[in-house]
Amino acid sequence: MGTTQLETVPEPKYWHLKTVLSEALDSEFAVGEILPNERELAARFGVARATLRQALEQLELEGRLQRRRGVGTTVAPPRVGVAVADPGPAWPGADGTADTWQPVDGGEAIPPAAVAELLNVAPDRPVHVVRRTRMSRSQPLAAELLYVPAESLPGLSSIDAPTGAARARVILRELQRLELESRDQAVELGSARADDARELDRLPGAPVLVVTTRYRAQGRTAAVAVATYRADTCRLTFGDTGGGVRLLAG
Amino acid sequence: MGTTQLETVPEPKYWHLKTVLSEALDSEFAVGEILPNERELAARFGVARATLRQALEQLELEGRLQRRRGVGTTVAPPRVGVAVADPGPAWPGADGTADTWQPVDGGEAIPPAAVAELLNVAPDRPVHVVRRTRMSRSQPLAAELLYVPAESLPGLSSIDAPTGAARARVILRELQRLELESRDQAVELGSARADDARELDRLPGAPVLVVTTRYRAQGRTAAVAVATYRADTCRLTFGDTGGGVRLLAG
DNA sequence: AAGTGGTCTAGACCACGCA
DNA sequence: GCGTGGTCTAGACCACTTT
Repeated sequence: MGTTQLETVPEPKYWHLKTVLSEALDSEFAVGEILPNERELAARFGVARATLRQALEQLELEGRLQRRRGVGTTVAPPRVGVAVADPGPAWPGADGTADTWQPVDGGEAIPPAAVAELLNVAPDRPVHVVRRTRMSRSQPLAAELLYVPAESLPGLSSIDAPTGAARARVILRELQRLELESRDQAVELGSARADDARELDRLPGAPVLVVTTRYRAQGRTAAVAVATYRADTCRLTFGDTGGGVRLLAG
Repeated sequence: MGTTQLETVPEPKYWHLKTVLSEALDSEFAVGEILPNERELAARFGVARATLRQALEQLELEGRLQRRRGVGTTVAPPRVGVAVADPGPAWPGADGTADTWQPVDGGEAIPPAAVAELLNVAPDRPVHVVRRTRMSRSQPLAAELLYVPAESLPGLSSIDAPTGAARARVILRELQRLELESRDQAVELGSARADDARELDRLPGAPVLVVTTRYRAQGRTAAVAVATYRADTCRLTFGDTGGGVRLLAG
């Protein structure tokens, strides 16, 4: 990585810097390798540290870099493809063997206004909540909150309900007794809340992809899941819509 | 639920600022209203302009604000839901009446390496390319590049092919003569390239949701589309997987 | 204790939209 | 021409991890 001089170009310095760095990453660095620290990089390119940081920020947003306070900046591996809607509609926790979700906690809480509206319950009514984490290669990919109104789980008595992760499993088990009719999802960009950030090993405000899933059963919305995926490391895949839907179309 | 341990958490100024502003947006501002300018806001909150900007940046990322150079900062309307996989697999341009995509340009070009690999063609082979824009309420939502290898369009002679948008329409029409077998998609975070940024009425580097769609026909990948959606204004929806897939599952 | 990235400041100038 | 947001600087200190 040489000291490529920055010419006076119409494009912003940080943009040009990002291009130069990006090419250097392709040709001169291996995945996992540690870059020189920010102060040295800034000096080497003859820019202020803030400007250098603006370039690094973009590269991190694109999943090319990974920065960790107290450690350094490393070259990130390619994003992992994460199946979000494959292979068919299923209740959370129903995948059996290959389930990568781990229930963390369970309880009751008042859902966010947006979720209450989707569930069609009063905005101040507490509902069952399950917290889960999705791992891959012992690295956290996503943190999820699943909201289930009491009406959806008639078999769940509040007497025999344990607490913590055990309770989460009970709620998930009860859910699977319902016949799932359909499921729809939405993806949008967000920034990690403090609790999600801790779970995802990121700083608060880190960019995340928020996947909202609506589960429908018995003619109404039976549950809503809000999953936040690390935007830097994840590529969300929406599985092959072949076979099944072709029956519909044909 | 939850262990609300109150650690010694020195919350960054910009984070607190973001919370305060967010609440103010909810209670004191209407959609479309113009906020005071950055210098005044910074003075009002007693912080440097850079710090204030860090808070505004996050709020813009979350779709709460819209900032435009030379104009000002306005309160953004709620994100629009954009159907990306609904209702079933179809070639681009096949929606008939309600098609919101507008072909912009057509021609030939060498695809990016990642696309060439998906298409299973040599990385230096030019392919047909269609540029389209997706509009909603006369505002651009997405810019797309559709890559189609010549082998996928045996009926397209290079003699009678026009140029520009007309050519784009010819390519799309030819595509629809193939029987589409399946389609899969992936969503990831990216930053707008200069050309996409211009099309989307944003600055280069603006956060976008990149949707990569792989169209399969005749047992192979017949086309690949890379669509970049404005992350600030779009919520991507993946339609109801009910009916059709239930046939598979049941 | 040393070194890293994260936050913050107080300025300056530039690019753009609009009257 | 004026006011807006966008870029850039040269510092300082803080939070965190590792040694």
